[in-house]
Amino acid sequence: MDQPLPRDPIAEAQRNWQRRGWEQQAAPMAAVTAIMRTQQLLMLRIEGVLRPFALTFARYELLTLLAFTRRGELPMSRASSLLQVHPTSVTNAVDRLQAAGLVDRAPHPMDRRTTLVRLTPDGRDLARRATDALNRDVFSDTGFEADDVEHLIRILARFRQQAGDFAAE
Amino acid sequence: MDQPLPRDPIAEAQRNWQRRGWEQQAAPMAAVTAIMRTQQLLMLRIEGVLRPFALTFARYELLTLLAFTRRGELPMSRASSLLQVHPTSVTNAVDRLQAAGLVDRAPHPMDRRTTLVRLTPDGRDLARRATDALNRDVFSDTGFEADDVEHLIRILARFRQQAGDFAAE
DNA sequence: TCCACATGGTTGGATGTCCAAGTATAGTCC
DNA sequence: GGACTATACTTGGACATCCAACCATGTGGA
Repeated sequence: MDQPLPRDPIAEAQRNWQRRGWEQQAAPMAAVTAIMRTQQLLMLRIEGVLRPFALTFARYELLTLLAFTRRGELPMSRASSLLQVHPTSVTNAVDRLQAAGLVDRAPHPMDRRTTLVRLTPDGRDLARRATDALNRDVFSDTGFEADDVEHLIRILARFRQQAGDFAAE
Repeated sequence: MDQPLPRDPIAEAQRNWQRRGWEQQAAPMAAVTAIMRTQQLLMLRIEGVLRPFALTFARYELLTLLAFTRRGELPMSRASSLLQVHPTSVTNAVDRLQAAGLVDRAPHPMDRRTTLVRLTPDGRDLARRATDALNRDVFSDTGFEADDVEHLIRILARFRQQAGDFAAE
């Protein structure tokens, strides 16, 4: 799984698609498959950097989201919306972060249905250190050129917006 | 998890990064996060289309890979390389596809370590029908403009190549 | 006031992915 | 030929994600 292949398997698939007569769909199929693979490569790199902190990317994202709020706390449901993952994924992440002493749960003062996730001092500290590591070891040199980064941001924002992720400005 | 947010949470994160003084890393961070999210959105769409066929994307990919080989068969390890997933993921997928009667396992005639995965007639038929559905319901209108598709293919191919996915041509 | 419906969170189940470790078979080198 | 190393696959374990179902709490209308 680690040796480079002699040729790009996605380009190969694209040619196969064309040969079968799916000319219109060949390029979009290749683009979609490339996104899948790129996500996987990036995730592996990120998780590698986070491993020394005993964090996964999912838990890191939650921790960092909390660190950017005013009071270091957020309703579970709000975290779910902002991270755009299923509520059960948040429950799962919070369970583990709480077991590690990085966050705790508190009742919402107004709405008894709601649970607040709250950063602990340890959690805040770890969020900072993990972010420093990611900035240093991943985001300072992703492997994308500067122009590519701008293109990706634009193209993918348009896609996400059109897919209903967020309202048109 | 389904209501659109009022603003783009990734653009928000990018601004937060800049405000904290990580100007250099802000845009790459946003690009990486956008790839993660886009992958998730695409995956949800694809799995939605495949659900009626009782296929997941992982199993679909294996089935289709086999359908594009000359004899409809491949060593497990070769499938692992071409799909660029861990060997255990292939074992897992083959177990389930085999239980569904879509593939079977056969010993390799030369190398007794090797197991061949082989498409059954049912498997070949389902691969064809699932591909038609994906071409019709996903790849004919991904939500990317034609120019974007070309950009993505180029940018992501460069990234994957540089990450060691495949050799320089 | 009371019931229907919406919202917030959790539990249980299915899947997929990776890693570590173990077994079996091949290949290499002295 | 025999030992060492490499390759192929599987098993067991840790995580994450989603979905379906369930319980508790809020809200709004008759």
